[in-house]
Amino acid sequence: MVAALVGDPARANMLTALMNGRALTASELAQEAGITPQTASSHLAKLEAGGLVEPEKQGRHRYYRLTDDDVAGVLEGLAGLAARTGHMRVRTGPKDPALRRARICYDHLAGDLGVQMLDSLRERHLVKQKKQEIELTAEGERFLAKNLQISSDMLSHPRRPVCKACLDWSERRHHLAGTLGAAMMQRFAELKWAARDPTPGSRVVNFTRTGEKQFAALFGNGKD
Amino acid sequence: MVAALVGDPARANMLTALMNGRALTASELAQEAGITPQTASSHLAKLEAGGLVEPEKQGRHRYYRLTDDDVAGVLEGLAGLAARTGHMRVRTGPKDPALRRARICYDHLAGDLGVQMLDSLRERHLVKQKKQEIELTAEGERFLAKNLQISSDMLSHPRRPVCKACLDWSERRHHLAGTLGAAMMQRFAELKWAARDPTPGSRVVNFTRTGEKQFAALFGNGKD
DNA sequence: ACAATGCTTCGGCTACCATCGAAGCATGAA
DNA sequence: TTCATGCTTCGATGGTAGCCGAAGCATTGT
Repeated sequence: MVAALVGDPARANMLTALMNGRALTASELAQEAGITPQTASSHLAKLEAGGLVEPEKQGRHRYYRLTDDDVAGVLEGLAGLAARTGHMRVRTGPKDPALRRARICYDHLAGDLGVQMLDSLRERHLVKQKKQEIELTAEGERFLAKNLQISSDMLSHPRRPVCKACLDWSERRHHLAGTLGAAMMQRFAELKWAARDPTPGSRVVNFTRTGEKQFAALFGNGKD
Repeated sequence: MVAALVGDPARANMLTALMNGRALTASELAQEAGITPQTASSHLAKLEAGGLVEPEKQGRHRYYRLTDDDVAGVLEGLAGLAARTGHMRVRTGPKDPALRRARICYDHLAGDLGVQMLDSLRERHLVKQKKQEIELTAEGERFLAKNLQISSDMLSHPRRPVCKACLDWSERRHHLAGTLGAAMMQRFAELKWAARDPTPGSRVVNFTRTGEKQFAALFGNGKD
């Protein structure tokens, strides 16, 4: 039965990661789900057998995407049912608490802090979000220039939208992606606020003490 | 997660059995799923907690139905996805005789025709139903006076609500009970539209040819 | 050729959860 | 009252499936 496939938390995470329509490699999906490649391989084989995803071989990578819009539609429907009963998913997620707090998603900040940052930007009308599209407001432009020395002309990039919302894996809410997200993460590194964990393959982002303070001053929600 | 609820075979069988919109008792659902009542009870509790089904207590039975059309829609979607990979589930059809069509429930009309009658009344806004409470509208009052010579002052009865929804035994959907249901059944008998079967103990209600025609004219749904 | 990367298969471990027996309530009937 | 029916809760068991370590292919790069 199809529902059983979607029912497993790890597989559900993979499918959720594919919901934006992009294709992801098996290892990326493994990371998204917080499981090892072996386990992911097993799951993906089942999803493929169930007709939910389709593989596309490219070099030594294997890209997976949702089979079609029908699949996406049903997944959306399931999410809708889950939402209204307040039965939103409380995923086992990443076991590592550090990974939950701050990590790299491609090239931008994800995790608790990433979500918190976008929340703050949105609350103060520094950005406007419409679905997955995020637009930088005039105030936002000034804010970035003043506090992070990021000017809007640094953000032009032919192949990527300037801003974009990325669904956070552990928080299940949006964080800031796109060119702006990448630029901000890079700035945090340059300012020595944070650095990627030196462990090979780790996606954890470690904030320095002063970095955390500065970050909280700019994007804090009072809880930290 | 909702999908995990639907994923279990036993629960999936129950939900499939409920897909026709009728309500089923806990034990019937247990038999439908091929499990013992204890196990079914556990499953039903989970389905209820997940907002997929809603219970309705009646006597010592507990009738379960799908919460609403959204749930049915998502289940339909899942079935659609399952269908194209080759896995389809088939429901056993109805198996009952003419007792199913029209019978006496206490003192009012039940069975297919009873359900059809309430459907018709509700569709034309002659009654308003809120859960088990049924209220006669002004239009409904006029309708009854004109077509069946039933006036609202005939319906006062100290010990029973004027209208009430009664869960139908064979159709598993509501039919009209209460004082109004009894009055209408009595009127049908007076008009020689229908009569209880003379066989002792039988609850079958036989409609005359003209009676069936008149009934269809008032409450028909075009299928008869 | 060799090494490195990406993914899969295999084997064993573990945890979860469906399942059922027995007993406990609740409702309705005699 | 006492009995019967319908459903639930409790406790214990077992099967299944997710998970990871280690090893095996496949592809690409040097």
